[in-house]
Amino acid sequence: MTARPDTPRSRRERPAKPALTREGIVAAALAVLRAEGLRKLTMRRLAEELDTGPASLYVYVRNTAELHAAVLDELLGTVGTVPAAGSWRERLERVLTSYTEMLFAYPDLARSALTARPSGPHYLDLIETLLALLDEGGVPPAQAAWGVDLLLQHATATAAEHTDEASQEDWDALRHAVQEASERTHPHIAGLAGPLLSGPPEARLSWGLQALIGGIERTAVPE
Amino acid sequence: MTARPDTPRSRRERPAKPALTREGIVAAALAVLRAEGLRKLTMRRLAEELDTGPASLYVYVRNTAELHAAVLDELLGTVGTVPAAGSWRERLERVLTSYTEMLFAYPDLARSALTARPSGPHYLDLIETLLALLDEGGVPPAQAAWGVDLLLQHATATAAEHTDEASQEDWDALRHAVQEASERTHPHIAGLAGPLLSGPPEARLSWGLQALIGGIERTAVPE
DNA sequence: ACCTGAACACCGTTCAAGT
DNA sequence: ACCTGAACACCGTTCAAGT
Repeated sequence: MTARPDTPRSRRERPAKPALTREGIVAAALAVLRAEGLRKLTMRRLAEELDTGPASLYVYVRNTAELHAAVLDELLGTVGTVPAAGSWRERLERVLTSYTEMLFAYPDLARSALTARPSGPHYLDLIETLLALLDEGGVPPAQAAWGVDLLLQHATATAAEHTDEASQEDWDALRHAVQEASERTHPHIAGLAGPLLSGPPEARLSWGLQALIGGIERTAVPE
Repeated sequence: MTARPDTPRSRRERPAKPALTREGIVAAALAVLRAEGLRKLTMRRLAEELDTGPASLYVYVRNTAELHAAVLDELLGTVGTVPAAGSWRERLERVLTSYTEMLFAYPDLARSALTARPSGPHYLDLIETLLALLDEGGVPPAQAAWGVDLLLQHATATAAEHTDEASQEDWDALRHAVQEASERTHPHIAGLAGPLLSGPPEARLSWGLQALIGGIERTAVPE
């Protein structure tokens, strides 16, 4: 019962080094993501968190992209269920808004989802939910199938644009360019500077989803 | 007239070291992009190309993101003009297709455009063109203003998904997941596996643009 | 003002060697 | 089979010092 100063548990200051498993790695990755953002979620940083070297992670994760995909699917578990009240349109918009809001917190993750197509179980659940709602609304199956892509792409891209910090400057630059647009060379921009730049992100997202849904309903797939 | 072995021009093997200007830097960046892709278009690689150290570039370019934006705007100069034949819808679709096709060659650049909003002169020209076409089609100005964003976002995101190499695997994984989807837990996915995965990118882009245009025409902006 | 060498503080990934 | 130290081959950006 005597506490020895050199017992293995206290050799390092870390509380309890968890066994290295894929689950444990993803859980640690989620923690790093929440605490420090995707930028810091590197193989090296994660290895440090798990008290090991970066090479050890490659037993469980193919590469950084796969790590990010796994984390995204984990987060996707949050947005699965949505209240069943309202019309199919309202519920459809609500699911997609909830998905986008989740990504708003991690714009860099949204960005990576735009390139590295997710294919995890929670992502499949989301697709299933969207297809069911479009089916309920009587949207022809072929249009629904292609439409789901369009809806998810819009939601993801909207979140990706929601860059936390630096590229506030980009937006300022665009705003400035639009406001300075010459009446002579860019008459339409000059005339629409207000609407072009106005509207809170939520209103734009909502309008975009409505336009998208309307278009998907009405546009036949070729052949 | 005697050729000296140590004349300044031949001290290094490079042909003619161009003066360091923003124009020259962007031109060299374009060359590196075309030859080696955006991945290799780093400050260090570019400095090497210009026969100097990376620190020198920071006099003309704020950071890597700004460099990429400048290169994109340069490429955008290519897609400006489009034949005036056909209906406004056809011309609108053609301009956006031409924009997307240009980005297809540089998916990583498309990806960066999704985050770091471009605001260069050629980008403004493109917006002006799109607004003019929507105006010609009688689309209410407020809808046109927000719609342009939607159209460019779709075109850019479609190009961004067109990842050259690695994430072919992601797509295979998604295809596999969709085909394995259980009839019991994911009936809609199982029933629509064909349409979900079918269609060449061009057909999907074209259908997406048509759905978008239809939706933009018909969906009123709030308030 | 413009340019630069050198440094700081990082990366992803591989591989031979260990257990 | 799993794990790892060490290395390879890179990054962006800053800064003091030079011209």
